[in-house]
Amino acid sequence: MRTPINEVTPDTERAEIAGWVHEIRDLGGLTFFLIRDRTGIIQVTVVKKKVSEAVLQAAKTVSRESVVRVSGAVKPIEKAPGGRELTPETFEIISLCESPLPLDVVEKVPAELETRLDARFLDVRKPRVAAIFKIRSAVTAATYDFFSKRGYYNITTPKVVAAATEGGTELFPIAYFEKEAFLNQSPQLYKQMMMAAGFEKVFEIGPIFRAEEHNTLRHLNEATSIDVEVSFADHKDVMKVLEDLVSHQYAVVADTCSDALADLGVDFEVPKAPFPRIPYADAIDIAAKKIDEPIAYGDDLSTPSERAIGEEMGEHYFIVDWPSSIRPYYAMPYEDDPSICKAFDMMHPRMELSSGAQRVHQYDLLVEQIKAKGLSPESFEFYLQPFKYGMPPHSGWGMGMERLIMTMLDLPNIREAVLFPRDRHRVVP
RNA sequence: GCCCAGGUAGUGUAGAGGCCUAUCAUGAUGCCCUGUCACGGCAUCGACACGGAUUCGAAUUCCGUCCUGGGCGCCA
Repeated sequence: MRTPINEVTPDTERAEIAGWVHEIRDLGGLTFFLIRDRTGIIQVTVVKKKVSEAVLQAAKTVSRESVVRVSGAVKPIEKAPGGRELTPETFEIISLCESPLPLDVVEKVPAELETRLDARFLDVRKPRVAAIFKIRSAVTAATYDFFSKRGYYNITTPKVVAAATEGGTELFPIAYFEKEAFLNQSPQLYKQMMMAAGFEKVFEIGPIFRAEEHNTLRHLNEATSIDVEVSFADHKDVMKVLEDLVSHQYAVVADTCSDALADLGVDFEVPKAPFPRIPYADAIDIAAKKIDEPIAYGDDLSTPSERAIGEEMGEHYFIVDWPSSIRPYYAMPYEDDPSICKAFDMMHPRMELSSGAQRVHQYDLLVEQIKAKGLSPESFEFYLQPFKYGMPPHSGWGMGMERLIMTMLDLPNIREAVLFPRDRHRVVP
């Protein structure tokens, strides 16, 4: 019976382990093997004079990163990793690894991200890299848990769609039988439809696709979005949901992923809700003071200003009360001042993580706002229909999962937070 | 989309017109070594993205192609 490596302790008498050959150190009459599975690493020591011919033969043949199964007595050895080592009675090579390896799993020599992504399955064998995905998995689980405890319905919306959500970003066209279709850039419209459907509180964790030809450390062409929509809630209500969620996600990771955090050398403080709120107008002022380029009210926040404001804030924060002119048509304007709207962005000091708003739920106002943006209501017909048949007031947001992980773990590149990133140049593997 | 930078053994690098049949590390192979933990020692193997131009001479300069990285715009 195979034992996970981290369950083999100095007190264990015998064990059978299986895993990958992490390192081989041949000292002559004595050879040390480090065997790794996803739980940890153990030393297997072969004393050439004392082992069977079969074990000796396997020990001579095996290469690094081969898959092996080894069984034998365990004894406590203070010098060995984990304070114990295994003396093999059987040493079976299950899958012999070819050499040379496309990259060095032990990381004596660094590899560039491109090389790593080309051989991602090998790259992820590094405990430090695997740790990112262990944590990402914990964040996903914590998110489902958070919403299901609060009575949200988990929904799944189509990724193949006929039209754009907001007109802004580029879509990937795909062939759909005799029709033209696109990969969806956001579940936004479908979430809203489910408000008309009376679901009241929904969330979805799913892929979104953006055909932007950007080439940066924080953009992907396929990303994962955590999306939320709530009926009878205003923007302030859903901002609270958002900050509580982020704080919960951090807390769960801190609680349950200490090994993975240690592998990564990451130590963070759990962000405490409520996050500071600053009006857009104040954010612009901060940016204007800190950077040289001219900034005017009504400008979108440039990358340098975003950074300058983040530096000033030093923690997660919201930018609220945006000019209606730079937010999408579906953002609800304030009744007393329609020049600003109930939209918000949730920011990490490094970058934007989430944006959301109270939505316009009144049919006439929505049509008016679509026209005001220079768009034609006719092309939004399928979107507008639910608004005619009883649409409650509602609010929601979408948060980039990869950006959340990237900022949480202080990763330099968003691609580090995805197993198989899709960017401007990469569709393989 | 605009702008900048770059492609040298499996991996990561040195190199700046002749000192380059190309440096170092890691790796692989062989030999020596019984307590390593980035084990050590000796030997061997392995690369200038592609095409053209300049030149007596090009990894190095120029042009083109392909590929890549990054900044910005935009966004999550």
